[in-house]
Order: sequence, then C-alpha cells, then structure tokens
Amino acid sequence: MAMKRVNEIEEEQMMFFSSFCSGLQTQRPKGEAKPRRRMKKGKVGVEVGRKRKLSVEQANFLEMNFGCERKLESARKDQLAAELGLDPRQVAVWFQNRRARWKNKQLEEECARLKTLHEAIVVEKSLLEAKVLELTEQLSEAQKETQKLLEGSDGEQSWSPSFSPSMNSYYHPFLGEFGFKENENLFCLPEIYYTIGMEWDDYMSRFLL
DNA sequence: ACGGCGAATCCGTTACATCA
DNA sequence: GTGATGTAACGGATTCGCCG
Repeated sequence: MAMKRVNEIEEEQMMFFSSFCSGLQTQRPKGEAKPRRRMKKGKVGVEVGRKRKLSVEQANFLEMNFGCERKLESARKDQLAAELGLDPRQVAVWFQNRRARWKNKQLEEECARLKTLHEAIVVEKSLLEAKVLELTEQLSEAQKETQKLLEGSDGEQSWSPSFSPSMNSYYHPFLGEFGFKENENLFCLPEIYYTIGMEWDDYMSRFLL
C-alpha cells in the first residue's frame, strides 16, 4: 500500500524538487480512464486504511505547488504523487482539503475586514448622533429666543410678514448652514438626506408639538 | 438536442494524531 | 485520561466533457 511505501522513501523524496512547478500537461487522453481508489475505513488499531500524517517535506512540497496552482491537472497530480511516493488519490485529497482550508481563511479575513469596517461605521454614527444632539439643542435655544422676541413685540410682526408662530410648516432657522435656501422645496432632497430628514422631523415634532 | 457515463470537484463529516 | 484542534480520508451530490 502507498502508506508503506512512504516509509521506505521518506529520506530520499526531496531530490525531486528540480521539477518544481513544471511539467504541466493537459487533460488525460481519452480512453485512459483511471479507477477511483479509496482507502477503506479502518477501525482503531487496525493497520489497513489507517491514516498517516504526511511528512514535513511532503507537506512543504505540496504547499509550494499549491502556491503555484490551486488545482491540479491529472498528469501533474500523477507526477507529484510519483515524486512524493504517494497515491495520486492522496495528492488529490490533499489539494481538496487545502483548497477548503484556503477558502476558510479567505472567509475569516473577509469577516475581519467587515468587522473593522463595521466598527468604524459605528464610531461615525455615534459622532453624527452627537452632532444631531448638539444641533437640536441649538434649535431649542433658537426657539426660546424667538418666542421671547415675539412676546416682547406684541403685534409687531412686520419684520416677518409670512412668519407663523404656530409653525405648521417646518421652519428651519439655520438651513443656510446646510446650503439650502429658505424657500427651497425640502421634499426634493437627495436620497442621502432622507434618513436624516426623518430624524429631523422626529426631533422637530418632539420640541414643537 | 438529449441522456448516459466516467472523472473531477465540492461540501460535510468521520477518523485519527497530536498537544496542552 | 481527556477535550480541543488539525488534518487525512471518506461518501454523497454536483458539475463537466465526451460519446452514442
């Protein structure tokens, strides 16, 4: 069995490195069907089908080849198997498992990247919320100031003919800060402002109703 | 165009080895 | 001795290319 053969050649197997990353060929010619061999499941203590860890040299050699190509052509697999004294099936399985590990690692890295991105967004959200709070307080102060002015000048509203203290339509005293004109149609804001607008209305209704 | 077949691959799982 | 972890190997499902 291939496992036994590994023991016999373990010391001499690394002499084949000269053909590293070479010998790529195309698919196996038609008619040369290869039987799929599988090791039988061995029970604990039973030598037949017993799993054996590949040597460090074998693993390193396979690792280097994996660095060159994620998948193996059939001929290259046979060549690798011959060079390492392994069953071609073992080489195929090793590449299969290696691809799975590589894929898992890629997923882990992508997950970590998204986590970092998420954390940055959470921080930014907190900053924006603090800013909203600050602006809301400014608005509240402005409302109080306006109220005082109105109460102090009973009936004298000539400074703002269209102004209505009831504010049935939302009046934004400092929209200029955001680049809006006073009479601009606020319901035609770009999509990016919609979410903010909802919160704005929420805050406005909280303070004005 | 279609279905059958063989080979390769993927995915989930099992079996075993190693280590703390 | 035991649980956790890594990995070789397995088995079923799927995909792909070839052929009649």
